[in-house]
Amino acid sequence: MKSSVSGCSVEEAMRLLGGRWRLLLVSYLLDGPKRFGELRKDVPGISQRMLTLDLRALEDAGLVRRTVFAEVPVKVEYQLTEDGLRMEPVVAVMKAFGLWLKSRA
Amino acid sequence: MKSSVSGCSVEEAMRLLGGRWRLLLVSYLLDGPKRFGELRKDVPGISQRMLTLDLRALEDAGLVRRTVFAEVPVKVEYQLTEDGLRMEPVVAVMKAFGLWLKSRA
DNA sequence: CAGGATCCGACCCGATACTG
DNA sequence: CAGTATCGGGTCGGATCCTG
Repeated sequence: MKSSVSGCSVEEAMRLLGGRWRLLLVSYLLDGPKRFGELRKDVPGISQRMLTLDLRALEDAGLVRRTVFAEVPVKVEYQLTEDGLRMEPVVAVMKAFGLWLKSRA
Repeated sequence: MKSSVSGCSVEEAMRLLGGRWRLLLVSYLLDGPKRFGELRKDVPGISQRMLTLDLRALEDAGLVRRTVFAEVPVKVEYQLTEDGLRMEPVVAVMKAFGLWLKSRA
């Protein structure tokens, strides 16, 4: 066999990124810092609830940094951390696979 | 901006591979054809129900081929199709990310 | 051996209403 | 603007029992 018990780490990764929106969110954040409302507009179909929850989860995992600007009205920016940038290959490969999926009959 | 509407394909991919077990299953199938019971033993914690459902989903997507041997008792083998092999980079990158996740404090 | 059928709890996710 | 609170439906996923 080539690798047997190796699959466990896949499960760990999917537990964090396996949701419907998280990786998609990350793909947008790769373009640079984004405001909450900006993500809401850009990500088609996401509810404001899920946006909050998923951003929070990524923040708790140390992959996204949340910056609050004490202005009126409030402005909040989300950006990938150094660690968060490590998801770039994941997004790239998933994007490629998704494109291929759609290109099939 | 570098890429704006590109994220849609990520959602497509996650809709297919986003479950808890699917990508993990694929990672085992990359080693070669596996029998049902073999996967059940190898994949720690999966129920026979989810194993069936997820294999069926991958089969319906044309990524896994199911072969029934008319023996007694029955023997069923699952293997990745040509198309299914396209998930190899996805598994690889997700495995790497998962390992890195676990290696952090 | 490889599943199908059924039941049931947990969680994902969306819609809506309200707030600092 | 950027959330929080609450409700409810749908899906995910496990346990158990049954079958070709």
